[in-house]
Amino acid sequence: MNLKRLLTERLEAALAAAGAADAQAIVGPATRPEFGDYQANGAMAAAKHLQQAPRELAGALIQAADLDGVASAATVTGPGFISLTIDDDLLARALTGPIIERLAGQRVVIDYSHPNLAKEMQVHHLRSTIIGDAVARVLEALGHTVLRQNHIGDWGTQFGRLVAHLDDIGEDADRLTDLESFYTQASSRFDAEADFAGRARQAVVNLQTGDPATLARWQRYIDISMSHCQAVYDALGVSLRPEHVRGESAYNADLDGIIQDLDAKGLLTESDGALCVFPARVSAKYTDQFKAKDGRPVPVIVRKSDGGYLYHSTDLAALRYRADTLNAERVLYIVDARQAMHFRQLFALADVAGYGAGVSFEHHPFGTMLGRDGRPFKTRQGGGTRLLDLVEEAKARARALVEAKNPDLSDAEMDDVARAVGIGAVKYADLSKNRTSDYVFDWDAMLSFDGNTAPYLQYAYARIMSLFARGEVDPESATGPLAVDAREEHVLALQLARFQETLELVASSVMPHHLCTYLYELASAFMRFYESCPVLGSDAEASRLLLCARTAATLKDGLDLLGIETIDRM
RNA sequence: GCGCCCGUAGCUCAAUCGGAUAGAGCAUCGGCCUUCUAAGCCGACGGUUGAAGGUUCGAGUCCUUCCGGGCGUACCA
Repeated sequence: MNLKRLLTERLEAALAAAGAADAQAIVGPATRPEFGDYQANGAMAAAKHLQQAPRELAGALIQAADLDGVASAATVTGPGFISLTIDDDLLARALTGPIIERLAGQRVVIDYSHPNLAKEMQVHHLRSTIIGDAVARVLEALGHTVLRQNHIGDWGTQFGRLVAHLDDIGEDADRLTDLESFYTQASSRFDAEADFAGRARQAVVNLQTGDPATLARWQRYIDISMSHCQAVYDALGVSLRPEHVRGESAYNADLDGIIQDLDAKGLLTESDGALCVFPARVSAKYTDQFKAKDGRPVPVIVRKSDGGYLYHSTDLAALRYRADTLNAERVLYIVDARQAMHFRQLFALADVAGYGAGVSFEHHPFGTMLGRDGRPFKTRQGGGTRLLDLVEEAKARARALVEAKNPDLSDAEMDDVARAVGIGAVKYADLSKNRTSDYVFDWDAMLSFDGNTAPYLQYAYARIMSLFARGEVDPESATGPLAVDAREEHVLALQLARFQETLELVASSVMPHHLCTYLYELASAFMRFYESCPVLGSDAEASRLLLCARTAATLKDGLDLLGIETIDRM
């Protein structure tokens, strides 16, 4: 049940009846406890349009709105706020209905992770992978059809030297267990050996022209590199599977056709031998955009002077595929903020070419990773920033903590807890921040288990499961009825009822940190309730067991949507 | 040069379409385990939201200028 939407609908109906049909109710959680559960701020703006006194309009709206069974109290406060208290009967219904309500879904493509297969996955691949995966899960839970697209970097000049190197040392897969050093070797040979460099360049040509032997070797390399990625996904609990892979190479065959189509539409300009599109020249919409220093329009190069293609061409082909073949209504690109310009150009290109009309293409950026010195993060020679290393260190640190906190657990249980807590902490550290600006990569901060972290949420869950175990009660059987008495019970019940609106906010904003904040506040509300309200054996046991069961289920569902495990004991 | 993003407590971060007295965690200090997990709870301390103007009933949020930082800026992705 979406309480915010319910209140919005009721109040906006009243606004329309009052003559402000377009006015918004602007409903949100109350900023202070004395202002009730929700507040509506829309009366003040509407009053200005209607030339009425804000407080009088707010009062009239309360009278006119159908709030029976929804709000048990509605009052005008301050300059014209409407303070609303949710009816306990409605709360009771919200807490016994489905935890997540499925909506009429859209077809949504999510482009995330997109590792470069020339190397192993590094920590800077974490954000796209983790954020994209959480968004995909939330959208799916809300009833959308989610089409994951892992646009891997499996094509380009660097693969010439990798194939040539693989050619020289043989196809023994063992030599590829350390992709980092393999790539380093291939690169240094390219710089040092003229003969090798020549064969690497020839390999690129062979790849582009479809030479079977070269393609087979390339495929061999891609398969091994991709299996490394899959191992990281599996270790991290990321839902990406091989069937979601559709990399740059998949669009190779479309590129000539794209160029012909752009040419047929009269969009191409040749400049210094390269084929370009100038959005500013072909559409008045873009005249003020894409300007260089002297006011000249900046081109989007779709084919290099040597006939080769660039990521604009490949991404354009991918965009068209997603719109036309996958029938996407919405395409989300979870990509580093440094590519903001690229996406503005790409979307402009698609617009003037007439690709994906009516489809919502959205670039959702995140910040660049910095080192602890605040300087842009650079990959150190010899690794140390591999994602797999991060996962292992996270589990080791969590394991040490578990052994100290709860030595009674079995060895297998400790492993489970270490995995859930360690990986959960790493993912939560990334998901809980909404930084479009840069962020600092810090092992200690990322692996901290104190405060607003995944272990806090997991601990709240484990405490509830422990309660049910101790009371020998099946959480499924805890169906109430809800009887709200203590302040802590009301706060907890209200927070539980806000899960749906939070998920919808994440889906529309593509910002999973809202879900993190929600779950932290939920766990926090539960901890306070749990400290002050005895459950087992109390007069209010049935109601409190319902609150506990519902909290556990919501925490579990919410963490699951973030890709974080729960454990019954920790 | 131009463009985009950012600047909030000592540190890391919140603040939904512009709403009421800007909130958390960490750190520091002080309390709470003979009853449901102390990985917890309660309290204290901590702010001229980079600066100055402007718009508004109301600005961390919008506009202008400046300061500081990051990134991008035609054949890498």
